[in-house]
Amino acid sequence: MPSMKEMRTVKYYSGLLQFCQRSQKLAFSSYFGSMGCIMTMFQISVYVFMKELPKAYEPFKYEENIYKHWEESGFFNPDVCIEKGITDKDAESFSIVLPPPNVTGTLHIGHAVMLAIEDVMVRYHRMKGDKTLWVPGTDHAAIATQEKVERMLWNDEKKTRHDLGREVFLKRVEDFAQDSHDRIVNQAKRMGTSLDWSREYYSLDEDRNLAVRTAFNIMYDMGLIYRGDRIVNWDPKMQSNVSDIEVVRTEEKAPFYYFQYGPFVISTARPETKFGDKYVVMHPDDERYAKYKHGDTFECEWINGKVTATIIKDDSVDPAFGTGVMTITPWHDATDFFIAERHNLEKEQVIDFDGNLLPVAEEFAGMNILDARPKIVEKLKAKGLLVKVDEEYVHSIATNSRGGGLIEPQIMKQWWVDVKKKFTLEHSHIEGITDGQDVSLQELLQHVVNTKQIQILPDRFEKQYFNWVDNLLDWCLSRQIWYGHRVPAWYRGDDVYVGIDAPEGEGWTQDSDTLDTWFSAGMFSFSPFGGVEGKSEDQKNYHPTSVLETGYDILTFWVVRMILMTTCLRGEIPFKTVYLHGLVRDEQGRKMSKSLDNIIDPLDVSEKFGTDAVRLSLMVGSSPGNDSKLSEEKIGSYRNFANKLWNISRFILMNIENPVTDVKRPEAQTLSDAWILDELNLVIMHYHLYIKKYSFSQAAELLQNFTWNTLADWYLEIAKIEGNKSEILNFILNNLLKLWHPFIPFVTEAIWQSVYESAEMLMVQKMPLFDKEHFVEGANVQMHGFGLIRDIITNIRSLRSEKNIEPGKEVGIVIVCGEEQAMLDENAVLIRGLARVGSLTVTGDESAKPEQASTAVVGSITLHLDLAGAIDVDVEKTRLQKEIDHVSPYVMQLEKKLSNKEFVDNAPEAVIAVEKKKLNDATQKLTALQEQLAML
RNA sequence: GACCAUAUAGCUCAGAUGGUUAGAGCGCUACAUUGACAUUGUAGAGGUCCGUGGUUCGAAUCCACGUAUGGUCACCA
Repeated sequence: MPSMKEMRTVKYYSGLLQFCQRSQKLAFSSYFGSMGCIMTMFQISVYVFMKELPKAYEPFKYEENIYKHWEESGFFNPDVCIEKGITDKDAESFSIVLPPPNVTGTLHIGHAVMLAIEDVMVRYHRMKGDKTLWVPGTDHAAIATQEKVERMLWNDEKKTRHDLGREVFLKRVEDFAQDSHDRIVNQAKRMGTSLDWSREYYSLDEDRNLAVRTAFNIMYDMGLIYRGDRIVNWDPKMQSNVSDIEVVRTEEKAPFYYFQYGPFVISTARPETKFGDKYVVMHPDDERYAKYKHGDTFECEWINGKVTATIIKDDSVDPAFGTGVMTITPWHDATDFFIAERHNLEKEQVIDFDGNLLPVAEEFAGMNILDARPKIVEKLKAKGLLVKVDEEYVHSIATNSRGGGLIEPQIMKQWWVDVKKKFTLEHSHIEGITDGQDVSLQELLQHVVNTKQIQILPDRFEKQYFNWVDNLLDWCLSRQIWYGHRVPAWYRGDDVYVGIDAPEGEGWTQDSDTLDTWFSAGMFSFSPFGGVEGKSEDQKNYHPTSVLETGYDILTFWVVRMILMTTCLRGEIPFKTVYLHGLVRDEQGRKMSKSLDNIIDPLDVSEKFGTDAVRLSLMVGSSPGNDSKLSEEKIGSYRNFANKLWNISRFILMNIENPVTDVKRPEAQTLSDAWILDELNLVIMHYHLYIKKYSFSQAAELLQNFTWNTLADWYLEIAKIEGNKSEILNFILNNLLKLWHPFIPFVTEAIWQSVYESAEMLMVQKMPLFDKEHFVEGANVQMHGFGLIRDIITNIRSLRSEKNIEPGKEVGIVIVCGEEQAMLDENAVLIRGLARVGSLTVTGDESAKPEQASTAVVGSITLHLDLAGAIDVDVEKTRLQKEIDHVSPYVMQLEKKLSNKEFVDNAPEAVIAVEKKKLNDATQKLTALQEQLAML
């Protein structure tokens, strides 16, 4: 590793350089001017030497080694941290189960966000001293993975899974899953994740399978899992039923046909389902059809001849839709199914499981429904039964979100979870639910969020949660795909055996169905720690987990299922907080997709800009639950930041004599020392507050602002002038690296290991704590004092810039002040150096003002930039007038406010005091400016 | 149709519990460049805080209505 170690050897030269600078009395950086001849020799040596050092941080040279080093240390595993005395064994626990990526391919930028946010939390808590565990895993994602492999199989070999058979096909899927897994793990490591790989799990491995079988068995015994004929979303293409959430609806324009059906006109977009229709349904209160009574029958001509139809009155019919009359197809429509259930009507299958018409369609039997549709319309038209066609009709069609198959509702025997049925919760660790209380799964779901035992962030997603949970329907568990956990049920004749193991004896066969992938996923808060019983040490230590961090798009898919399974099986909440992050979009706000070719691959950009830059760009500027936009430009700007931190460290390293890790707040020697120490302390205070409330973006921005705008732009420049900052710079660097580490682990660790060679690695150092002792509430005199110096310097620079004075040229300044005299004298060297002042006069005597000057006012202090005859009076007048025009409305506004009796009577005293001070300052400034103008 | 969110500088976004002359980064303009750092520095320009009402001594912030954009759910015979 080319490292900053070597830079230590430069220190000798830089020390000499500093000495010489100081000996010149007017300390200034070489930017501002020439050094004496004496300096040249040293300068050259330093320069030449540094040429050989890495001036820029090059992430790719460090990242891999650093990760390896972390991994080999074992510190990702909390047991090792305890064993080595880094973490106290009685410390508080902090645990996260990584939402396991699907083994469908590679990690995308959305995973990178998740990994970055969770790693920040985990590293922060580990450094805070908590017993911290972050468990990795991958998910078999049954439907998604099988669909992907089937697609590949068809594209490459023109074969279906049935051509291979269950066993061979599953082997293919497993090989594919293994490849994906390996790639995913590598990618996660590249992102710097401090996951405990020794505890890694797979959602379909032995232990998880046992958990699934046990859970199914328990819930069956409780009567919560049942087998029944219900209408399901059948995908003829995939040959499986899928759940409601896996179905996507898209709007489509389709011809809408009106047909004569006996005395009624009925309408449909799907004439092919109408063969078996023999019920006409209308609203009971519909006046138009009052003469028809519920249960009346009539005979009429229909597609394939005469049918007898029965009249049904049901208030689910909307009289305003179409003609207010409809026929029903209970086997292929959910609404119709429930009407038929209510009135105990016959149901008949019309379409088979491949999407072809059954014999009931007679001459159309065997035809695909889409081919048959126009032919059926043609036939009805020929019979004079077609009344009209609405070509502008828009309805939504249902497709399978995986694979895009057109959904055909079918009635099938499937396994279900009854979410409304009361059961007895034997052992409850849930507040407000007692042991042995009767509850339903739906009630549990409502209860734990209502009582805030589980907090959802941002809280507006609670609305969405309840919207879903309050309208919860039974959960269809079984799928007819092959990849996944098998339904642990066995049959013999009509007997059903549900148990963990296959029963003894002849004639039993296992259900060939598999389970919804979310059934196993619903147990991920505890199944990675062992079985359903919850007896392992890990379960005792780390469950419920602290946080579930995931994207808001799977709130209903996964979060709800986890709460359901965990409260039911364990009588516990799965996690205390749900933190939902937003989606990452491209710079135009579009979703990233292959077809738009706007995908940002986390590995590509990590290689290009460094992992730290990628992580920061995903954290900063994004808030919980809100989508964020990402561009390479943005990542580039954080690459710049990492480099800035690197160079700040380079500089500091050259200026500290003895890098020590055991740091206490050093004594301040100067005003600026006191100021920077107080600033740092404030930063630490806010940093912890922000992380506590999950405002990671704000925490990072705070650090960035301190690092760049406070430390680099001001204090390091001051250090060059005041010198002798070894102890204080060591203290700042030490703290800064620790604070930054959770966000940008690689660059901070690289710097740390170069600076503090013999110390334990940064990832297990103790996080700096807010120093209450040195915090002065409200008016911090020292900070205020330095603020004045800073304002004076900025104002002088501003005057220089306005007067177009070359940056290198020294200027004469007269400062007229009052009680600040002593402080200004003390810090005159800073004003000289940082504002490039040659002759500086600090006085209480107003007449010391130069003949011709440009003037600025800072508080009660007046600055005069000596223009030594070069003043353009008109320009100066304009400038002062502009400044007066800016300040006087402000003064008036404040005067008005303070003379308003209602304000003075009602506003809190502190607010009034602040306003008074503002007015006082502004009035002083205005007066001074007016005086200066008058004198010109 | 129900519910939710968002609207602040050219762009991306910060702005707990009402009290700022409304902030940052990028971009833009001018100037600088042997420096720890051009992956840089200094100084600037740039805003009707979506609109209209209201509450209040005081509103970017709270309330109502409206407009635009996005999302979740439901319906679609």
